[in-house]
Amino acid sequence: MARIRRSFFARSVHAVAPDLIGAIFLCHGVGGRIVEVEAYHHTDPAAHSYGGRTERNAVMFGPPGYVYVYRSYGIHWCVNFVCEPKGSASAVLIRAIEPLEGIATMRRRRGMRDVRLLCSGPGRLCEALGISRAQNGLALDAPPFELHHRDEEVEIAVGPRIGLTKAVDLPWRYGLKGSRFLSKPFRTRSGKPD
DNA sequence: TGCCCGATTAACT
DNA sequence: GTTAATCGGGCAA
Repeated sequence: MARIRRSFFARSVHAVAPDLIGAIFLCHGVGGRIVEVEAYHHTDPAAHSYGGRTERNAVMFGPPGYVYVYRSYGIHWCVNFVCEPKGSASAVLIRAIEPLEGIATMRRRRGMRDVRLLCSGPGRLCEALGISRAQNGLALDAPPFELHHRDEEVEIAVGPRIGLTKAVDLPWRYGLKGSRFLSKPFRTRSGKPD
């Protein structure tokens, strides 16, 4: 399986986000298949970079191919991949992973056995993969990370992002259609779970 | 300095 | 469906 290089991220965040669905993401050999992401463009009121550069979001203003980790609700960590040319301050939030490698480690860190709940949410997957502020600003193409292109075609579901209070209707959430490891199901036009 | 609130989660009823 | 947990960023004063 081909390793994803930094140049992969030097594109529109809306091109990178769906291309990450199905990719393999590991931290210290623990992780699996990315099944859900959200795009955050710097012109988007919901993006952390929208109001300009601060100490917290500084990594978003740096070059693409690095991780931006932030604390959510004072409790959880969430991980983003920085995209677009340096300074455009856009990133993709990794929201859910299908666990494949290091499942015993994930279970220990998460304190639960159900594989379906190990990485199905941005805070959950960071706990399972051991990602925290210590990884903020690290490059994706070097240890402790491993990132590989998907090895087969996938069907991608699209919908509005989750948990926002701004720009709630923009359809910038992408997922692996039919995956059992999504943080929430996508809805089809008929209203059936996707 | 003080105050409000969030790209969440799990444990409730 | 509802809510507590928990804390740093951002802004008003």
